Amino acid sequence: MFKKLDPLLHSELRLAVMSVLLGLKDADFNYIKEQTQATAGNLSVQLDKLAQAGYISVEKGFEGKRPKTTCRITPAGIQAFENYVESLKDYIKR
Amino acid sequence: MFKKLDPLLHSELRLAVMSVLLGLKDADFNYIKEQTQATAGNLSVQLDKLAQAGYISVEKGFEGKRPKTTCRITPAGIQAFENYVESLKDYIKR
DNA sequence: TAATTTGGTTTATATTATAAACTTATTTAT
DNA sequence: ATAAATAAGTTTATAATATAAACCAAATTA
Repeated sequence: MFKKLDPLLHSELRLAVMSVLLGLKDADFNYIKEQTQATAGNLSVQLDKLAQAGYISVEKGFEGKRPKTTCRITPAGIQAFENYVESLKDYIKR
Repeated sequence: MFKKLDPLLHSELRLAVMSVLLGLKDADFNYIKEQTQATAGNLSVQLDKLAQAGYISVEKGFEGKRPKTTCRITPAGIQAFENYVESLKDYIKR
């Protein structure tokens, strides 16, 4: 009846991050931070979890002399997101 | 951008409970337990939280000599559910 | 009358989310 | 030149949540 919801995506901030990344080729740490209104600490932790799961890739580089972290959703991430949305329908269909 | 998701509803089991109750006039503890595949302990706790929030009403009575707990979604619960679904759209629109 | 089942509740534990504190390097001001 | 402020994160400590295991009381069955 109710499909299990992927616990990695069933989190307000991680879902928002995925939502931001879905629309874009990539996005840097601070852009995601602004869009999601997250604190840096929380965002850092949640990005790690998404990266561990292989749902996003995280590239740490530099822009000029400043560090710059760029994130990108992976094919596995897109698939997981789609599965999550599909599962959610069991719960919210009227 | 991303509306805050009601933390009471952003829970797999509580959302499933609300989903079950939305379709029905009322439902007893064990019916909800079957539908959601929850353990009794977990269900008991989550029903309490939904009742505390005023999203459901819980009536403890008897059927013959056996205790029987009947739950019903309240108007506030219906409204909260609808708001939750509306907020979710920010996150899952493609 | 002893064991089992029903219908739950309470409590303990594991997991998660979050913010606060911290680190390292870079600018800016003095 | 150096002190203060800012940027870009990370680590750690705490609070909140979810969950299952243990428990309880009454009823039923063996």
